[in-house]
Amino acid sequence: MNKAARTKQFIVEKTAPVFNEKGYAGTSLTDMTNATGLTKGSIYGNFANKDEVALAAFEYNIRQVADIVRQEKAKQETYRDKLLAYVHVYTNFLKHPFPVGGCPILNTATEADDTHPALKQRAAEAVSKWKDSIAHDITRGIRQGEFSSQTNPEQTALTIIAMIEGCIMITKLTGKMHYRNAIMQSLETFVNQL
Amino acid sequence: MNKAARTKQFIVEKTAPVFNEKGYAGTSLTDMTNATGLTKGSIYGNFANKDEVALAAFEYNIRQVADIVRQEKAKQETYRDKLLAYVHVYTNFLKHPFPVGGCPILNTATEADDTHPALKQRAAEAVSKWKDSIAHDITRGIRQGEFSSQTNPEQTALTIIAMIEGCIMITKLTGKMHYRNAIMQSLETFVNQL
DNA sequence: TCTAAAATATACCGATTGGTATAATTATTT
DNA sequence: AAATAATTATACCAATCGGTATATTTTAGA
Repeated sequence: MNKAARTKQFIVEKTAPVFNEKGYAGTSLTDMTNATGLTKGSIYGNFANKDEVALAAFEYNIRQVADIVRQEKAKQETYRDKLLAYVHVYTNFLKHPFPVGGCPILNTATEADDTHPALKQRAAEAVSKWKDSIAHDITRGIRQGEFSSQTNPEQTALTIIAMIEGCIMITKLTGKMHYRNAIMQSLETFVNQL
Repeated sequence: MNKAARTKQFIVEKTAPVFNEKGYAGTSLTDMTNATGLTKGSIYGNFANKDEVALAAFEYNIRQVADIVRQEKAKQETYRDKLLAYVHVYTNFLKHPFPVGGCPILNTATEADDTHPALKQRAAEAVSKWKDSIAHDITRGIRQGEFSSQTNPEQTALTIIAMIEGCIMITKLTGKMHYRNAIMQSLETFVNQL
């Protein structure tokens, strides 16, 4: 890993939380120089433009969440427990190295409407992969006899994601932790009903 | 209604969709003059600053959604049907005069983190009122014997909101209407289980 | 209709935006 | 160690940002 690659990584790590908090349009080059301690010249020597940094920062944030979830799911034996891992991760997200500013998908989805189509597409892909991952677990859970054969994997996966994202939005907006607990409890009940 | 009041209303009506689409920080004064056909002088003769316009635009957008929901709920007899009205409104939102750019609460919640605290507070209040409204219906539904007495009104209300907002986010991001249909079907099942 | 007041347009302000050309400084290779 | 390539810093660019002072036009009341 040469100097350039290390600097690139450094820039991404330092700016990722800023992009997630302030959004793509809301993060200025000044924010980026402040976060990194580098100058504009340094940043633009390693990235073509702001878009490239934003995209790399998004990937970094997404990977952070995905790694946490993957680890927690791996700890569980049954597919039901794997689904319930989402509940526990998001209920106790403070215990994990979660990206500052909350869910990067949610943050990106609402901001980058027309302003940054590439970023929007990446967020859409992240949702799609997430859905497929959950649906896959459900399918295998059905095969194992854990879940009812009546369960629709894709529909159920989308519903779980919607509840989680809605929960994050409401909790972040209102600041009320018992709102989060209430919704997560409903999600737990939902998963236990499958 | 004198000229000034009419102009104010005109500015709000014309800029409200822009604010909802581009966000508060993303909407420039130039966007506002383009949307209204007025000049900066005219706008600042009727509003103190951009914040005031953004706030008024948010109220306008919120009211638009609230009016639609209120009308649809009024058509229903039972409390269960009143809850299901949400499903029908959001499933067929194209049939209603919905604000351009989607749910103003969702849009505001994710963008205005620190940039606009007044707007964030208004969005939080909107969620709170929405929650109380649904919880109230559930409470009365329990009294009527429509819903199980085991149902927790606040928890259920929050869950419904989370599912709706998550659904809107996913649908808007991916553009896939059958995702929306799937989640809304889950919401319908959820309401029918109460 | 005349006049006072309100509403709108014009022209401008300093600050900040994303981005770049170039100079200075490091790393890397021979 | 010298030469070369890669990296970083400085200084600057035009464009746009939100906002304002002032001039002009339009509206409303006597």
